[in-house]
Amino acid sequence: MKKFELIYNELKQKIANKSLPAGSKIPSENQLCQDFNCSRGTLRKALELLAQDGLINAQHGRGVFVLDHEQITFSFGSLISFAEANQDSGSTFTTEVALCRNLLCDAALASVTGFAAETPLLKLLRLRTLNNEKIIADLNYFNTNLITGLNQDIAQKSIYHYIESELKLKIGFARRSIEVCAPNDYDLKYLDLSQFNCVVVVKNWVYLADGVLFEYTESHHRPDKFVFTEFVRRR
Amino acid sequence: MKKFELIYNELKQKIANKSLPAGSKIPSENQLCQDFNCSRGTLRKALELLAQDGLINAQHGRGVFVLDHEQITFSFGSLISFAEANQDSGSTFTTEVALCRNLLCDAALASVTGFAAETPLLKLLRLRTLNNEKIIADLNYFNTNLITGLNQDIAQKSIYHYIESELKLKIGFARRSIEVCAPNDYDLKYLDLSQFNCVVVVKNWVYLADGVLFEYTESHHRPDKFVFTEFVRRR
DNA sequence: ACTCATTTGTTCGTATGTATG
DNA sequence: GCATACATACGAACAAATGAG
Repeated sequence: MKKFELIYNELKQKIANKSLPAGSKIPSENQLCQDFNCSRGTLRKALELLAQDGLINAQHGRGVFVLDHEQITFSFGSLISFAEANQDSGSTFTTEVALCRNLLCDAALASVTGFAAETPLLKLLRLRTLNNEKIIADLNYFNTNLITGLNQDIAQKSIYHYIESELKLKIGFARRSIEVCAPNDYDLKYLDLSQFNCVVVVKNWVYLADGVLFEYTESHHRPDKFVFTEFVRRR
Repeated sequence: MKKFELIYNELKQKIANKSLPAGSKIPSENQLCQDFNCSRGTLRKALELLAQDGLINAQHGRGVFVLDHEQITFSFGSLISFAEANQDSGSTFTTEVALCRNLLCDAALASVTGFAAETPLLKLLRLRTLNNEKIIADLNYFNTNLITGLNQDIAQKSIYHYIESELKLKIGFARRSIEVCAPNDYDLKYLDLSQFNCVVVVKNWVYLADGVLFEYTESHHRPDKFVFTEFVRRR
């Protein structure tokens, strides 16, 4: 692991276990440089990451202060998978693969997903259950030229872990949109919508580090179970 | 303006006017350092900002490439005000101030807004109209100990511009949440909801650079007119 | 009002590591 | 193997904001 990542993780943990409590001032940059035996540039890179996470706030001439981060609960603000997002929250989600089949991208699908026509794709429908209610339906399309060897077993667990650890591919970035739509046939068939007549649709276009689109996903959420939170800085 | 900001703005403009077109490789860091007469650290700081914006993607050993950014339309991914967000999009929004009055924060309001009880607040309700339809209701609470001199005239224009340019205060960061709720009394009274029985609620807690909360806002959007888009990087 | 030490912010230069072709 | 290009790390200097004296 890189040095700045080590420092970042160490400070992050100290904030999490409150040995650096919210509201407190952390040691000065020069002090931390000594503690971690690093240059100021390296330390500041770690602090930058913590600031982006909303964990600390630097004040010119005063010092760096720990923010109260308890308020951010289930953050979608970074690019993480469903499995990753839930492994540390105490909630007990389960995943069921309702559909898993190969197909070729046609013109209609191309305009929705952004894949070129004729691209071989794996189509997945996965249902997420919380407290015996199916509240999320994830519809994924993966480019199987890039993501090879995907199967139902992997889909049950974490596809992102498979892509990075098994295939050794680097995930780069994603574009995302959030909107509210009428339920489609899948939603009506599979989700426990009860009285709700709309769903929150989160669309994701995910690219490898070399800029190639490898995944298009639509997550359909029951509106009462959807909260998106994020932290943003003024520039 | 700082040197890295100048470089950032210049490159951003070249991408916007397509003298650096999507898909193209931009000059190497060393070349750009010569062009801008700056160090590599300074140049990389500018490139970092462009990368966060989703405008470029760096590939180790290959170069830096311009991404296709047309796909991000109405981004709320950064911390900007309604007026700022709309000044460059061609749409013709109008703002109407429906309510503007001073009050003291009571216990109930304190738990919602995060302000301490007894804090003097200005409560604002502003309606945003697009094509003769009222589709957004913004309910703001400003701490008037910090944001002094606010009035209906300023609320009609841009409060953020007033805070930064007139009061010379520095806005630091915000926490935000997005969820779907049943319409409240204001929504039913003021918005053109037609057949919709829900609204998208965006809550914002906004802090000055010194970490003090100065604004709590709820934006209520008609669901069919709400799209939130953002760009995220894998870390 | 002024000085001064402290602390963060910006910029430069240099060296080395690592991925690509 | 080699040149190119981005990534990481170190050190140094000065600027700018803050707060204490």
